Amino acid sequence: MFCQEEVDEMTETSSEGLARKWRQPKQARSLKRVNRILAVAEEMFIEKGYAATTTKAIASQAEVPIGSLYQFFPDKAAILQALAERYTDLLDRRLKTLEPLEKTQLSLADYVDRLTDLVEEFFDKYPGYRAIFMEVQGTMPELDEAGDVQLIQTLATLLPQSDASLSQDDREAISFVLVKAIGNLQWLSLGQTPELRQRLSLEARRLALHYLQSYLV
Amino acid sequence: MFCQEEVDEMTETSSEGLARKWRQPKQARSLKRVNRILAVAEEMFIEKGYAATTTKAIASQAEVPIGSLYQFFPDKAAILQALAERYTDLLDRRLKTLEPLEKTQLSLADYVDRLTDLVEEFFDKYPGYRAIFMEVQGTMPELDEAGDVQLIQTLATLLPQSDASLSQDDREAISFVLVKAIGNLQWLSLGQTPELRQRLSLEARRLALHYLQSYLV
DNA sequence: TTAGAATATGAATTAAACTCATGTTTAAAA
DNA sequence: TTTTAAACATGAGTTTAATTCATATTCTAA
Repeated sequence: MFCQEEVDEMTETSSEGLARKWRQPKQARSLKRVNRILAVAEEMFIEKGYAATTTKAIASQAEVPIGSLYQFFPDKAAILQALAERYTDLLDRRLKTLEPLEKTQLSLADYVDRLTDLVEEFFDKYPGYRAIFMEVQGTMPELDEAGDVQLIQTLATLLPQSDASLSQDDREAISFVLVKAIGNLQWLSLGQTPELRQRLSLEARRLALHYLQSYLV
Repeated sequence: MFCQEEVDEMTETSSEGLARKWRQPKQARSLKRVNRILAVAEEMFIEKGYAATTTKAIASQAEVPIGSLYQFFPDKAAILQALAERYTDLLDRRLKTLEPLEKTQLSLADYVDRLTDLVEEFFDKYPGYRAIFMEVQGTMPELDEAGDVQLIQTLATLLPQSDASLSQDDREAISFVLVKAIGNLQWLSLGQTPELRQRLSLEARRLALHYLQSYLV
């Protein structure tokens, strides 16, 4: 279910809609295989890293011949992309469950806490996120970009819309900063010792809060 | 001159000091070759990216047989590392030319401007920085880490030392945030349109300023 | 029923990093 | 000046992993 759309999108952007070699699974059997490939790949990426994981190894672990793997994924990177998009969609969906700042009675500090809590919980819940996005950043900045754009847009909708003190440009710039700078900080804290992680979590909140305060008076 | 130390350091950490296959250039001729390899590699990394650049292509462009290239670099990544360390050292040296905040009469806002100006000038002056570090992040987080640690240490020395309101831990945490979050933001602005770049530059300053203000009263 | 699309399969191809056996040059000790 | 060990040179050959492709089988809609 995830893969179809992903592979689809990638096709759209990279070729002009010609018939592709790598299909989107239509039949139940192949769909199952695709899901097994993704599950196995994620496990192995977390375990040994992207570069050290062989497509052949993924295939054999998933009990799928290598040729079939390439039936559904144009290349190794596409497997990573599929996983990455899955995570981004998941996080985006969570963000969308938050009430906009405007409609809430919370103080800015409390709202920032909610936001950062949500992201931290997400990171905790999906340890694969880190292993996968670490690779995405360096190897495929385009995808990283695409994913973040989605999150930035969503975040912008949570900021005050009617407030005359914030233009649309402002909202987008703020969201960009929040996702890229503060999000990155939270992300980095994942690899640290528990104490440092705790500290960085606090710093991320402080950073976000004082930055937002500078805009929201 | 750069390479010797770099290759050296890498050896220290990865093996127990055994004789290495890949030497540090001792003779004038080989040193020249190493420098030519680095120059050519940088050019090609910027041009086509790290992954798309072949060691064979680097070698032939530098008019050095492939075997000689591997005489001085244990692997392809080491070439990237050498370049990355060169840049990090360069930026670190610039940072060290700044007066500590304490010893200056500048307002915090002005000091933040100086700091961010310095970094932006550096980015402008060395366009290769971006192309190279983009790869380093994903492919070799260790090195990225090592480089940032150096910058973080240096930055920590610029923060008020005698001020009782800042502990050593605080200084390190603040520097970490400054380098990772704000530095990252500046870094990201490089790939944007001039207008957006301008805007992000402002946001980076705002972010840094208000964050620092929260600590320095 | 049946043609055409979708899927299956794994040996073979390709390509790039890296090795290594062998020969030459350098520098400094004897 | 000779000797010698370390440093350097060289490029064909090895390895390893991604990706292809010819061929065979299974669906599915008309």
